[in-house]
Amino acid sequence: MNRAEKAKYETRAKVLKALAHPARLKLVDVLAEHDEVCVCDLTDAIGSDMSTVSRHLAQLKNAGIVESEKHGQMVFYRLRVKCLTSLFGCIESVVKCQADDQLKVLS
Amino acid sequence: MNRAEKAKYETRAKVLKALAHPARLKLVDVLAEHDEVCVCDLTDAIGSDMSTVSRHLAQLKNAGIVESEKHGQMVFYRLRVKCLTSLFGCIESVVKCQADDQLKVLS
DNA sequence: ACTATATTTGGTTAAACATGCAAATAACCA
DNA sequence: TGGTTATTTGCATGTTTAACCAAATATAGT
Repeated sequence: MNRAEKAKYETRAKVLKALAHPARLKLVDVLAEHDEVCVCDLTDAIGSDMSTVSRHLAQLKNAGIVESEKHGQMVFYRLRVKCLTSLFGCIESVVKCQADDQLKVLS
Repeated sequence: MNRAEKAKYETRAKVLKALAHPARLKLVDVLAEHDEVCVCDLTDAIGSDMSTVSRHLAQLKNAGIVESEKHGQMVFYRLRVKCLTSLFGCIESVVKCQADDQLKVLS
């Protein structure tokens, strides 16, 4: 792997890493449904400490997946990318494919 | 998040986490091109210790992304899922979107 | 200015991950 | 059987991550 190739995979990995956490996946799902949501509502949806949720959001933002805007004392987050639904479709097909195999093993 | 929802996101996260590493992304790319590749060739492509590559492959396998078959003394890995190319398309669009923004900031 | 609310950041701790070397397995060849 | 090659696993080490609490920041309302 040369320099440029390495950089390419590192960039991709950074985005995937930002998505690779249950709480952050839930955040993305909520944002996909509601367009613009404040941290307090997202915190309710996740059920962890608000500081934890804030850091998760920071990671998503840092990866370019969400963006934020402050209105008054609240900060609203929204998705920056539309294709995530199809991405999850692919992930689900991995999951389903694997689940099928496990059924095969059991039978 | 109830039990079932939590499980759903954890399963997805597991797959994404398996993909979220530069070396493993490179492995997936090589496998997407060549259909079936032995560990030794994959090791050459990555440039890390073979034991490291073997562990990366184990992670991909554990997540259901690749499968393996032994022929003689060599183990061949192949992709189990076809949709990964479109998935990377989405990742790239995140990357590009972010890159554009950074250009905007600079200008 | 003072208080309350929303969010982020600092500090700490425990768990997970990545890597290389060396050793264990497994399969081939002589 | 003995030696060689391909792959995986055990072990040790350093790095990263996640979580919570407490403290800092920022904004709104009084």
